[in-house]
Amino acid sequence: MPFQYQFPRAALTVDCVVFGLDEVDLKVLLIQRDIPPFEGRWALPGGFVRLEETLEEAAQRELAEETGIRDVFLEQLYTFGDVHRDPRERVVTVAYYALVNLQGHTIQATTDARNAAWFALDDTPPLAFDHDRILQTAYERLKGKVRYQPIGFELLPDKFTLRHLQHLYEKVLDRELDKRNFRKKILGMGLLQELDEVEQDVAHRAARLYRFDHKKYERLTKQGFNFEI
Amino acid sequence: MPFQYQFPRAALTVDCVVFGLDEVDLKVLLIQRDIPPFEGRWALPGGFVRLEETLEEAAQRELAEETGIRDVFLEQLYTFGDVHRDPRERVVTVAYYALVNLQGHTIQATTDARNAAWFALDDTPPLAFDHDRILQTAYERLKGKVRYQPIGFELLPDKFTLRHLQHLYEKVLDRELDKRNFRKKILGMGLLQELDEVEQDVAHRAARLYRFDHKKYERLTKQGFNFEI
DNA sequence: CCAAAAGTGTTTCACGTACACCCATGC
DNA sequence: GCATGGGTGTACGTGAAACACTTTTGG
Repeated sequence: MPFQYQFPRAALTVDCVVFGLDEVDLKVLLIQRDIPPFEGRWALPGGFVRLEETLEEAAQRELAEETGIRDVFLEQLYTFGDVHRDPRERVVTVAYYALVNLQGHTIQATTDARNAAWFALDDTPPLAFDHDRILQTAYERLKGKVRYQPIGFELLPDKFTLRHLQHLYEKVLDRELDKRNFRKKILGMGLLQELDEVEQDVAHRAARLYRFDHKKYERLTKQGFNFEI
Repeated sequence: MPFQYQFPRAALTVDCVVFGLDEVDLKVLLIQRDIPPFEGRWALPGGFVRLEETLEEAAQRELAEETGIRDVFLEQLYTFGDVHRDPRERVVTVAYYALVNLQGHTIQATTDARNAAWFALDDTPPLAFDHDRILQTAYERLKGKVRYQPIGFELLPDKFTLRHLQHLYEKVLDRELDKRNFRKKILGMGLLQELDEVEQDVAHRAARLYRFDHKKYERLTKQGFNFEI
């Protein structure tokens, strides 16, 4: 036990709520724990923070180690510090949420995890620790934030159709949107580059592909523009 | 050094950004440090988290110990974990922001603090650690949140005039508001109880006093109502 | 030719915004 | 009676919301 301190210290961890979107649902990435406590239970990917890395670096590292996912949109969510949230000892966890394009990432279970899999948000198993609460908090944050910041694009591939985009907002906000009004509004912002391409391999008329114009968004934001759906 | 662990651990602290409003300005409460590092520098009140208390309890306790302020609106802001934010060793801090009614609280410096004082937001001295950044983050959060949640009332006494309320929003949002439109909007929400009282000791026509109706707000919120200024 | 989804405009209504004057009170 | 702030209504324009049909394409 080589590390000694004058006062007792809580352990510090990070946990990640990774959201992904497919044709059907908004999904969350969970791992099945391979070690106690809660051995065999599903949980959020995460682990201990090292002294030489920032919190965000720890989150990215744990995500890569436990699920194979790297270089994703990641934002701090909230820090959970209830005294008995971990049965072993006092553990404070800084939770992050991530948004990934489900097509673009193949997941693979590795360190400390028996298994890793995507679950529909309304069909998750009971989670270890207070991870159900963290997941709930993350979904509320996503739902609130997606309307005022263009973070939803992180859930889509680089090129997408307006139907995909609308589908995204309908799944995240959990309500249906009017097609014409949606298109009018999103195109009216002028943040989508209309590409000279259409989707492939569909059994009906192919829709045009668009790309989110990050640079234009930066420029407009500096001039006081506010994104809103 | 009685506390030993298998792996090195960061120290964990809480820091509080306490906002208060007077007739002139939006202010923040700072303490002057009495001990190194940054001895003599102004800083946010805060301190180490104990193992038997939650993060919010730690924040309330440190606030009471260092400034005499207790029982205030307190909400978690963000967790700052840069590797070298504290020159001594790795310290991760969970920042909170608090809103208090300036008239209702007399401050008093105590433990670890040479002095405690209110500073206008645009006239703060250079702060210790990364506290300037924390303060900046807190102000941005307040500015964003005050429009969508009725947290501004925490900055006012229980009974207030519409002028006070408008003044609050003008200071927090840092822009002038139209008197008639403001009154129309805020009264239109039906969340203010009109009292049979007027302000006292003013050298002109006394304004009517109002009180925020928390219960009605709870009820309306459950029915999907969204506060917005 | 049939199925499936793409793409497209107009009307209505609510709300945000701009704007100026009289009134009550204390000194 | 004068200074100070309290209190009030309207007109205009923008933007949200509701709503249905034609076109394109693949099978």
